[in-house]
Amino acid sequence: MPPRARLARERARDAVTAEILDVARAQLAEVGPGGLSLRAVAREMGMAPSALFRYLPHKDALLTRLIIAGYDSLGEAAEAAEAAVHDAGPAERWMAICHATRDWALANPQEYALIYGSPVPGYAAPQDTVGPATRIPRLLMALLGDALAAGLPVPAPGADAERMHAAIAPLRATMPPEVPDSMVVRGLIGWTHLFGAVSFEVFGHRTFDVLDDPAAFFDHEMRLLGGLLGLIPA
Amino acid sequence: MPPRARLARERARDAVTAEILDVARAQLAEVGPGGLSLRAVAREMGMAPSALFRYLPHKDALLTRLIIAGYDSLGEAAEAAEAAVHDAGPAERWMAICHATRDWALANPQEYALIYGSPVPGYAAPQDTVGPATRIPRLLMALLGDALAAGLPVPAPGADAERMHAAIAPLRATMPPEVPDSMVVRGLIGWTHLFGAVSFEVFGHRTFDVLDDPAAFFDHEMRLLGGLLGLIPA
DNA sequence: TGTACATCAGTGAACGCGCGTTCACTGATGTAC
DNA sequence: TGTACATCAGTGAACGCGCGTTCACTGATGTAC
Repeated sequence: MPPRARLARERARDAVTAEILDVARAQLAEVGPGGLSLRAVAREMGMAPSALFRYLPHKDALLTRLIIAGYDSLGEAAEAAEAAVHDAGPAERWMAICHATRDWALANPQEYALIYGSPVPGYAAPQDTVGPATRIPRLLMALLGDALAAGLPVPAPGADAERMHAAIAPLRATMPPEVPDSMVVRGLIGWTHLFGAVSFEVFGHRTFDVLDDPAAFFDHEMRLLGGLLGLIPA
Repeated sequence: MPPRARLARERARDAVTAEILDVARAQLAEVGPGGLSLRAVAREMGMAPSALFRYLPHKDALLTRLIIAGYDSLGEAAEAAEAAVHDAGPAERWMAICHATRDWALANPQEYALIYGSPVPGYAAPQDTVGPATRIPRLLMALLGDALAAGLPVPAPGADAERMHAAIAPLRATMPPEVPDSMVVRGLIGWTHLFGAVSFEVFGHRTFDVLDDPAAFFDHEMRLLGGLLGLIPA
């Protein structure tokens, strides 16, 4: 089978597939996850609505692609920001990840809503989305791992140590066993607060009647949390 | 004007109005904010769709009522939980508010999504919603105020004190001037983390592949944050 | 090199659905004399 | 106490819209001999 011409077709197919994703992303930015419509995508591309079904089995597949693209876009932004200050120490790395996340979310609020907002009703995310979804957590865990190796103090286990050990078991299982529980807990807490703060701002709970300078507050807040995690010395 | 009979009509009107809200809440729980439909509400009530327009100017008015009902329902739950341990000290009060919020959100995930999830596109919340929305923040601020009066230590202002003073100005303006900035900041951070953690759990970022015991983790987490806020002694 | 056949991207009409909102109407309930 | 009138809750048909998905089709592009 001479793949010459076949390749041409494949390339054309890939180009259209990519264009569908692009147009859908642009539309997502305008109308949000709930307003996404295959017909509107087809219209924008100048195609018949039915043509899209050559490229997608159903609408949910488009949603899945958008979710993966969103996680990847955010993940890349955070990874790039972290890499740029990688040698400047844990505090700078932590703050770089936080600010990159916030900046990306403010620039792409609907895409952010798709991945960290209310779940789209009736849609169940397939397995393909979990890899991209863990890029930020992995970044945080790597950071905490480095800090640990560099002598970050490990707090003594509290009274609920056993219960917590059991509680975090699934996440533990994805990491080397020498990582202390308290570090996993810290990672989760930092991750939670980061997205809690960003969600509050993106979803309108930090408007002008609460804060005049959300950027300054966010910086202060994440610095304080960096202290709680042990990443920023008091 | 003898208000006898008029009152009867008014009562009937109020009853129907209340029923609309009830049916809408039930439907919200099933299909989520985006799936809400006036026609479905009317169907459920055995009325013609057009009849609803005697009670609502447009669909957004129903959304507004649901949002207010949601904030009030959550606010009442948190207030009741706090009142029940009001004399047991700041740590218990803080944890009571946290657990009440989480419990309510897990029991009413769609209602939670309506008020703390992605904003409904095209809907702008009117002024009526801000009062009910501030019930939890007010509860937290009262708690911090009491703790302050009881001798909660106020940290020395940091290098960014002036910038932060300006950043939180709008929220400051709603509170007595003797409240220190750092307390306002702590209140905001506690509020943020509480809803960040609850949103993560309700929106599916703390599933079985991350945590085996989200309740235990939440308890640990909020206790740790209570420490950061100064509400729980180390 | 030319011809018969296979693949496959894209079309356009159609199906069946649900939505918010309007409008002229009926009929019961309340009001004024 | 009885009668003429006003109010107003609820009806049912209609408007105009957009949606996801199917299906038989056309016509260009690629493949095999």
